[in-house]
Amino acid sequence: MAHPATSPSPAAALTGRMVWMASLSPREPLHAAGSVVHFPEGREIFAQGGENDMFFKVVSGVVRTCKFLNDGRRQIEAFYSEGEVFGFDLGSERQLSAEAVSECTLVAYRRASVEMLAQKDMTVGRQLFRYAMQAMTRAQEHALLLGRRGAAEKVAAFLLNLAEQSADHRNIALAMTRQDIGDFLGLTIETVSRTFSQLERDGMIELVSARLVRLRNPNALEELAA
Amino acid sequence: MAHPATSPSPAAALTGRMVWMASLSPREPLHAAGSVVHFPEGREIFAQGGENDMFFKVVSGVVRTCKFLNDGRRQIEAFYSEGEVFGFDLGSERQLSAEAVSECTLVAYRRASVEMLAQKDMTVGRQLFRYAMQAMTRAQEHALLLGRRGAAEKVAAFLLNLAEQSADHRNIALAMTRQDIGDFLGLTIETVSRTFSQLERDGMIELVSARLVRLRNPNALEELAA
DNA sequence: CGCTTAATTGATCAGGGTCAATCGTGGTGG
DNA sequence: CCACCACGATTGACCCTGATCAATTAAGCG
Repeated sequence: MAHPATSPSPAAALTGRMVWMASLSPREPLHAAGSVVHFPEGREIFAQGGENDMFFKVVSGVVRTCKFLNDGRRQIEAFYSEGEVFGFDLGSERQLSAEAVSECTLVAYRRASVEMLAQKDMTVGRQLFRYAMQAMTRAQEHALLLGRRGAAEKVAAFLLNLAEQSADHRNIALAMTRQDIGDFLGLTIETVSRTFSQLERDGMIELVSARLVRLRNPNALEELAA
Repeated sequence: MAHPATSPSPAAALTGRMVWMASLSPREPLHAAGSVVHFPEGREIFAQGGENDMFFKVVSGVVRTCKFLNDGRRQIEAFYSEGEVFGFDLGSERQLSAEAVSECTLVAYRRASVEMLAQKDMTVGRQLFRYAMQAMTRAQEHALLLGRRGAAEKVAAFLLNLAEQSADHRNIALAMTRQDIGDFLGLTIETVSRTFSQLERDGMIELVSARLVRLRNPNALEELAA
């Protein structure tokens, strides 16, 4: 609202193609309430200030959630990849926007439907509680990272986080741009780039390509990230 | 564990005097499960790594939750004052420590008891969920504050936060030291102090005393905090 | 094969950290 | 009651990390 350059389409979210009745994880009690949705790279999934009536689980691809400041600066709150849930928010208005970092497939759950479910099935309510707590823990760790750490420490911690949730714990495919990484870590693209280069010079990582990082010395990275 | 100077007593928490059967807010379904506890200034309420079996509501005084880095640096995650709930954590181990900023009175709830209650009373479960969501939102806003903002913006936002939860929205009594504020905002004591002085020179605030701030121009502060 | 956008690298600058001295205040004991 | 002490807060001088401005290189893509 406040800014022309930011938040592109006020409430024009959920324009992804929907396919009803997900056939994913049939054992999950939530599965009946979800519908599969698909978003192309860069598409907004929901907007800050928009209606808070759904949440999502990532099936494939990567999603970012972020806030925009009135001067155009952007803070990325988190990246979500396969199996993770996002879009929990207190109140009726979205505090964050969500966008597809890469082309991605999600399962969308209607809050109202899920809350109905939770009435009948205790485990659903407990699961929602766990999701909320996970989001809280993640946000707290993010705040810790942003608080009092240098550029190298931030980047090292970021890479290690990606590594541990990656299939191959050594080779990390970065779905996001340097700008995304910067906005997540509170750094500029230049500093992110320079830090990558420095870590490579120090033999800790190898930049196979701009978007593919190989960890050469994870222990040294751990030490850096502290 | 990792650091001698930090985390003073590993698991020596909850040494406050307990008084059973709180007579506070009798309409709250939780009240039966809570006991009143009292902590002197500076006392540890629970420790990072300790057992996660209770949570707390502040009756009076101020509490801080924080993490310690291996090099002794400290990040304060949040301050809690009257009416606020803290000590929610995922898993069986505490991710954070909690300490009394000032002498304070709390109500302590045993997780196990509360979860029993939640089985019988739907509203308890929903209330717990709301607490978790509030903690999440708070952590996200904190991360936003730490991400890409200058010292003046941080301090202004901090003061406005305190103001809106203070009885007198103009005169703010700071329960915490400059060190606490610095560790919360990711700044040094010197920078916090300098920023206060600068804001006073700019006519936005008045430092009645080191621990009592009067807002002279809240609008200008709002603009700064953006 | 250009065109566009992302990424890297360099040079310079400023905000905030660090080190150090001083001030102020509250508490204690003579 | 006042002198002293201890600790928090303030202020100053200087330095360093990361931001900014600018140019170049690399990589997709029509």
